[in-house]
Amino acid sequence: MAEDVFKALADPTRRRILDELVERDGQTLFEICTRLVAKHGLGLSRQAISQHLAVLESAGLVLSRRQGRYKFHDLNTEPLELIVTRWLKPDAPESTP
Amino acid sequence: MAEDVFKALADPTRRRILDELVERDGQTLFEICTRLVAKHGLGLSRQAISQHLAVLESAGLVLSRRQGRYKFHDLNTEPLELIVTRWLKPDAPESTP
DNA sequence: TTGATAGGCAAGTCGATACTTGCCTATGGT
DNA sequence: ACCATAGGCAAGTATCGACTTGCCTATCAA
Repeated sequence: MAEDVFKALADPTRRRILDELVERDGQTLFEICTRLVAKHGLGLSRQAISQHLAVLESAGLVLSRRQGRYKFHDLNTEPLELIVTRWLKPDAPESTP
Repeated sequence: MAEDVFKALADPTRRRILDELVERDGQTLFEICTRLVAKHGLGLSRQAISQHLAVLESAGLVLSRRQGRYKFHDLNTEPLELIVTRWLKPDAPESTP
């Protein structure tokens, strides 16, 4: 579970997808494709993005809801909170009031 | 720079190494090898661990200081702070006092 | 100086994974 | 009914990354 989060974050394209979703939630596959090309000039096939979304989804970082012929993707930052606290000592600077 | 952090965290063995260093800072290569075998039964060669440490070091997650024939490795959690805030919206729950 | 310890360099293997291509299903509009 | 849009499935390629093996350097102790 948490292991998948690290692998999901390892790819730069997947991180870009998360960047897109944090900007505008609930995008479809085609929207994401279009915006990745427009913003970063990423010439990736639709399938490539689809597979990346599947990885992000199985890692719990993206939730999807199907509606008619559209499939909307939402960002879920919950898994992110766990992964860093793993190596932060209890006396971390942010928790010293 | 920050990109390397994600790749460094992608490998389970490297995460184990960080686990070791958060428990006891300033270990040498051989110490880490020994403890990985003892705790997790990881039958990895010394070179494998050495290469992992190089990756962690170039990601800034591990700092090393040479002293005689020993090379001590210290954990540096600073790069970790950046990577999660990247996708946390400004109105995150932890920053709402 | 010899030997043992701690570590580094370089090439090679092998499996994982990112990406493509081609075809198929389903929904919606006209 | 038709066609266009939105997406899925599966196999193939090709690059990247983890790990090994063998040899080499440097520090310390006897």
